[in-house]
Amino acid sequence: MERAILEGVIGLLEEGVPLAELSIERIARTAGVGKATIYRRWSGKEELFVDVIRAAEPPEPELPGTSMRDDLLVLLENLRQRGLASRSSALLHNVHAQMKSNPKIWAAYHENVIAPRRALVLDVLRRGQLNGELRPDVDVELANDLFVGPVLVRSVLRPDADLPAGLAEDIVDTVMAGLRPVSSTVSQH
Amino acid sequence: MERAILEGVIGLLEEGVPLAELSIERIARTAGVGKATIYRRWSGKEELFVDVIRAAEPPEPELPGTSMRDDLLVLLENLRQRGLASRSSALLHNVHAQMKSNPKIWAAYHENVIAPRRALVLDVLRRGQLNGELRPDVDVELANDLFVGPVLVRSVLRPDADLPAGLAEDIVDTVMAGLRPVSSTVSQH
Amino acid sequence: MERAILEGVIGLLEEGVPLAELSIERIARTAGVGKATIYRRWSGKEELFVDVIRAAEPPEPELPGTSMRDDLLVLLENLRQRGLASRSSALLHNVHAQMKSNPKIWAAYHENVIAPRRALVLDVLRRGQLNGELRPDVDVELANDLFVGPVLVRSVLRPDADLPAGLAEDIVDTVMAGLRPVSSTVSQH
Amino acid sequence: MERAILEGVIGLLEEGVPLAELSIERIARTAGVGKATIYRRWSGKEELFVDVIRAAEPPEPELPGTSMRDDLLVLLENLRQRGLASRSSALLHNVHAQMKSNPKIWAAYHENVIAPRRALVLDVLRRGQLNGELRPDVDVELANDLFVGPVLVRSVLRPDADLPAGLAEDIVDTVMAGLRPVSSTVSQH
DNA sequence: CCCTAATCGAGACGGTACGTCCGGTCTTTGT
DNA sequence: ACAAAGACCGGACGTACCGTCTCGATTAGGG
Repeated sequence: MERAILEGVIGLLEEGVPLAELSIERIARTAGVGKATIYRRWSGKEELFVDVIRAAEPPEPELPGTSMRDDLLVLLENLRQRGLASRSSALLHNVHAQMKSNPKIWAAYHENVIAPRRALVLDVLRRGQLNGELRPDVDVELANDLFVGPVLVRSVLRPDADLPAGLAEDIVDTVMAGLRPVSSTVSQH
Repeated sequence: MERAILEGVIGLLEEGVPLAELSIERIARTAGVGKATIYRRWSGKEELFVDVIRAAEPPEPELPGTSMRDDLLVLLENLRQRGLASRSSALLHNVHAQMKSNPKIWAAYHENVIAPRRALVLDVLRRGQLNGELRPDVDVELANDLFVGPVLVRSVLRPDADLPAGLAEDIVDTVMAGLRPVSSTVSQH
Repeated sequence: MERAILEGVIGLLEEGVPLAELSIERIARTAGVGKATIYRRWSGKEELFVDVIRAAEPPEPELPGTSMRDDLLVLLENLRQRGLASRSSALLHNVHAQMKSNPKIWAAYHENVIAPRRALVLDVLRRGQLNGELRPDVDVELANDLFVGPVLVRSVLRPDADLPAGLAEDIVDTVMAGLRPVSSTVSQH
Repeated sequence: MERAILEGVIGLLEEGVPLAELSIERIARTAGVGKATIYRRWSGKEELFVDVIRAAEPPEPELPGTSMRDDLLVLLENLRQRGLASRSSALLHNVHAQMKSNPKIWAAYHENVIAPRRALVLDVLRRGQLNGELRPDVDVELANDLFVGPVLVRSVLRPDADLPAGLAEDIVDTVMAGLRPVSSTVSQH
């Protein structure tokens, strides 16, 4: 049942139906379902969208584990191509935007989708500190932003721009270079 | 007239009225204005919001011009405190999110608000290349993202988080350090 | 506007649509009108029905005025043929029944439709007392019930039964005979 | 089981719950019963109400049998006080009204409740013809209406009015007086 | 200084969607 | 085995807005 509804929504979005025209009534009609069946499971459009995004979210990439740099490259490349940053998921972009209007829903999305992804990066960074690739006095939270921010900023502010192929490598190498010097200005939190 | 309407909207948002409850009807009622008077000036809620944001947008900061680093610090600090990144403008955040649902409006906002700000940063970076603070073979577009991305990513993904005071300085110094080495991996686009 | 809605409802009833299927939504659809336009005028189905009945109500008959007996004959005959008692208005019958479920609406109907009709009969009776056709010590309220009750009881309890042609005359003459004797048992209120 | 459901409904009505709020769902909840259990026994709300009325109907009065007049007085007095005409059964009144919207149900109610009561009156009248209290050429159907109509008309059209104590006696005596004269206008149908 | 024209507020209009409730059917669960 | 519990589809409820529209009333400036 839930499956049918979620896939109905994804289907509509893929057909190019604008997000603004996705009423609960239309979703129910499309899925061949009563409105109550939807309201029984979700409190409204926004909550439903959290699950739609979750259902359409690409799987987390396999990490090579050979080095922090390699792991970061895979993660950022994945983000560039298929994550929030991807042009192919322009639809998810809008759902994403819509959700931000509702703090509660956004919190749920943050907890279920964004936070795990962030935790993954933090793990990679901490492993890098253990094996010497990253100085141990660097604030991993800040480092995370330094790596992820430049990729995301383009997709958020200029969603239709093309993200060049070498972007992830450029970012990783530049930021790692900036974080390596002994005379660093970045101190533990 | 326009003034009264825009200020009515800003007033409502400041009173804590959720963006989702801002109907044209309510806006008209608040401003003591007929609905037609609003539709005569804007084609709908989103177009109106572009002007609301423009009216509430903080002025561009005065640049010291003493060095690229100083200019960047002022710009990022301004972004951290008063721009999109500011918690104080949580309301603008939502308007922002809402607008992204409408590509046409988003484009207008991008052109009128985001692009000028971006151009400012690019100018600063190019001046930095002229006076030797930034290697001339660095892609200024990428550099822009490296500087701005880490500030914005927090405000976009975790709007309620506190942005620490030294953040701008940490970012500027780290990224500049990463971009300075002779053996750079960053090449002109 | 009101006209179109009321006539739409009457049309539907005449087409044989069961009263229970007369939803506000359907009425609006039929009249080519928004639901709000109906709710702007009536608070609900029942209030609307009061006006439907009023619009479909046959006009009050011309009274000959030649005598109380003649007037009563016309009134009762009219009641038998075209009023509540008429088989042809089976539809009104149901609307009538429906209204009784709502005391407020019933009161409105009573005030606007039933009471004037009753007042008419009471007037005729009082004129009869003035010209000697009816003893002046008779309670006109009771007399009214004695004349009207027998006609109505059939239409209320057995709405599909045929009311014989001479019914009104039989009733008027019998009751007048019962009310005339000197040794009457009917005293002023 | 049936007992519990019917008594649940009567209980609700006695608590003053308006008839319009008596949904099958609520009845089931009150009786602690599944909806299916109700639909297994009755085809809908209306059929159920027939049994509710039957269960709440007052017993037929004991007839003295001393004379037609005495019997009629008892019957009409009973009607005035406890039957359809009674204010105390305002609730039944509404159920009654509701049923009229459904011809099938109304027919069932007519057959089970109204017709027997009518037959009783007709019996009394025919016994009166045999013992000389009522002229044998009078149409008993009409006579029935002449006696019963005046009592019912008040309760149907003005359910909140007080029916005065002497009403039954006034009606019986007046109508009997009207029916007695040799020069009667009432002929066998 | 008046008179045409534009503009205003107010709010009715046909619609769409909201979130809730109920009608009847059908399925699951437990006793 | 049967009954309670309740999910299911469908659809009406009454409300809120949408964007269009028609009203008078109020300005405004150009003749």
